[in-house]
Amino acid sequence: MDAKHRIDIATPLLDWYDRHRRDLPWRARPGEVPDPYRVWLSEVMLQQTTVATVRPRFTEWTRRWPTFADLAAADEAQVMAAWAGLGYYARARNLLAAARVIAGDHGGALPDSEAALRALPGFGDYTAAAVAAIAFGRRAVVVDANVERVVARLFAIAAPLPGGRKAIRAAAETITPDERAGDFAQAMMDLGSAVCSPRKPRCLLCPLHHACAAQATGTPEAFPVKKPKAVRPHRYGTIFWLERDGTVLLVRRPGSGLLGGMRALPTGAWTDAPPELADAPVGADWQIVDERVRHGFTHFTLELAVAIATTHDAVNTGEWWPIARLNEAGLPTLFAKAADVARRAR
DNA sequence: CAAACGTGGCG
DNA sequence: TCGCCAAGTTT
Repeated sequence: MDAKHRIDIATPLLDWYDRHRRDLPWRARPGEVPDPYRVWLSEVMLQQTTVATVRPRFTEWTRRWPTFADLAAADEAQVMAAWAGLGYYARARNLLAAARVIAGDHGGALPDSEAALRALPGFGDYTAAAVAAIAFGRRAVVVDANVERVVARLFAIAAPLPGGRKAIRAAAETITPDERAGDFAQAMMDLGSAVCSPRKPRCLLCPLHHACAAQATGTPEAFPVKKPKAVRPHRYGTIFWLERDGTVLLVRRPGSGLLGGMRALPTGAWTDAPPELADAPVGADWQIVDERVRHGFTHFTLELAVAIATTHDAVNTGEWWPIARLNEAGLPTLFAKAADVARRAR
């Protein structure tokens, strides 16, 4: 696209942003200097996660670890436990790893270029661009799901995602301004959230209404076009609740993979058929309770039986955790649900 | 490039 | 009830 024929999207969008911007805990108010630590943390927490979920978790996290140095010095088990319930736990591992690189190799401050940021753990194309723009005012083409939707509609880009991302990025490049790059990125996200929403876009409220090719077609909600998703398989498993003197046996899951690095209740393999008591951590008088635990992951659904037993023996794998303080263990939601079922059934 | 990787809310 | 969707990254 010839630069002389580019439509000025930034001016009406930034005007709209100045009137309608959301006040968020990680966002610098007009005239304030952004805190790169808070910008970075919010960007990571917000990956595939809603603002409503992140808001209280961000506040708790920054009260506990207010700076890069605080986080870099944190205990890994406590960091993982603090992330419990947020999902995509590789984010927490990468967050801590990046904090330690920043503290060790970057003098305790984030690098301010997109390329240097991109090299840090957990920084992909989106996060590197977003932090460069929002925290450091660098011009960067920031493309998240909101920007994809807004741009796909503005230009009526019909190529289905994910293949269509190339065309969307090229179009986003043409509308990204040199000044106020961070505000522009956040304005696109606020617009995508409040106005250019996935199901029912509020085109009558949109500051870009007259420039929007999708709106002109009469069915703006048809953009972006997406490739159909594969069906999710259904799997079965058993969770083991082993009790001893007011404590329950917890284990630490392997450092990578599903729920990697998190505390958990012992569980066997998750398979196409109910495994019953296979893979029990110890021999015991196991009783399977009636209620099942159902849980949906991104790529499969899971149905768990809960087996309960009491022991007085020593067990050398895992840690005995006080049942009265189980809410402090940092269990992922799946295991918290299973623990509720087990406690009700005792 | 496709698949793995969590969870909660909404229509 | 259920599929879609959310400020993506890694392998």
